[in-house]
Amino acid sequence: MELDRTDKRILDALQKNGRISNQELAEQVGLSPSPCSRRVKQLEDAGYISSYVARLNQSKLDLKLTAFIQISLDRHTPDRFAAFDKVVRSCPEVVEAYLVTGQSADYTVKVIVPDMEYYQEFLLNKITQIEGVTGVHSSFVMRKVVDNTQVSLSHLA
Amino acid sequence: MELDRTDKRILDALQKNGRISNQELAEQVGLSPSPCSRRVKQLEDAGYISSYVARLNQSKLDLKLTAFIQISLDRHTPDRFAAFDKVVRSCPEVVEAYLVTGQSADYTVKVIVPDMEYYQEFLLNKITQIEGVTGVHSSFVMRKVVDNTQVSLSHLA
DNA sequence: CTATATATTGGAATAATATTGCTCAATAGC
DNA sequence: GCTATTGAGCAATATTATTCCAATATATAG
Repeated sequence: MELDRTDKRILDALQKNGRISNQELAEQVGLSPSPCSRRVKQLEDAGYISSYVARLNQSKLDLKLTAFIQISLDRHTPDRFAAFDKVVRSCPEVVEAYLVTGQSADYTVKVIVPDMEYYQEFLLNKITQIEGVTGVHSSFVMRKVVDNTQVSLSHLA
Repeated sequence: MELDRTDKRILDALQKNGRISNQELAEQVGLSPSPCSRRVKQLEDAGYISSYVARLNQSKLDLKLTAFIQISLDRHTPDRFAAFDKVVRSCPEVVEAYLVTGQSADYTVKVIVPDMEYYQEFLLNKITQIEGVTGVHSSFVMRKVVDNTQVSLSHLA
C-alpha cells in the first residue's frame, strides 16, 4: 500500500487530534466525508494507525515528577534481558523503556510518578531488585520543552 | 474538582482507547451512557484530558531510528535556554525535549527519524548549530521494551 | 435520626455523525 | 483513443452522542 498526499494529511491531522470528526477531517484534507471515512478505515486496517489514546494533564493528576533512569546490567545474556523486560513491563510507573546503544548504560527508562519520595521507593523496590542490575543513574525533568507524540511524515515521497 | 473511582476508570479507559464509543465506555465503567458522556465532558472541560491523538506505526512509515541526545550548553543563561528551546521546538523530528538535572548534560532530546543518514544530517545542521551547544552525546534505540503514553493513576485516593 | 437540599443517575427523545451502496467521472495502462 | 480500474460525491441508512426530565441517591443540618 502506497500513501499519497491525502493519506499523509489524514495521518497528520489524526496525530494532532485523534477525535476529530470525519466531516472536519474531510474538510481539512480536501475530501468529501465518504472517501475520507473510507481512507481512514483503510489506514487503520493496513496498520498505519496503531492506536488512539487520550493524553492526560499530569500535574493536575499529581504526577509531578518525570525521571529518566540509565541502567546497566552485569552481563548481556538473554536471561538478564528477559528478566529486566518482564519487571519493567509490569511497572505502571514506566511509560517508556528502551535498550540503547552507548557507553555504559544498557537501558533508558522513563518513569512518571507523583513525587521524589515515590520515586525513591520505586527505584529501591523495583529497579534495583532486578537480577543483574549493576548501575543506575537518574535524571529528573525540570522543564518540558517539547512533549509530543506526533512524528514527522515529511520524508515520505 | 475531586475525582472519584468512576472518573479514574474513565481516564484509564480513555488512555487505552481514545476513540472508544460512549456506550462501550459507559459499560466498562459501570454507568449508563448519559452520565458517562457528562463525566467525560466535565473531565475535558476541567483540563484533565489534554488531548486525543492517534499513534502511528513508525516502522511502517519508514521511521526506523529513535535516538536520545544528551546535550550540554556552555552557559546556563536565559538567552542560551531561549535559543535552544526555540530551535528544538521548530524541529518536527524532535518528539520530546527536557531540561534535566544531572552531571554534564542539560537537555535530553528524543528524536524520531528515518535512518542514520538522516540523523547525522539533522544533528549537524540543527543541533550543533545552536548557539552555546558544547557537548552532544547520542544513544540509539535498539529495542523498544515499553512505549506507552498511559500514566498510572493508582496513587490517587 | 430525620428532614431538607444538592448532586447524580437512567431512560427516552432528539440531534449529530458515520457508514455504505450506487452512479458518475477521472486516470492509467494497453 | 479505448477500456479497465479506481476514487469521488450524493443520498439513504445506521450508528452514536447529547440533552431534557423525573427519580434516586447522597450529603448536610437540625
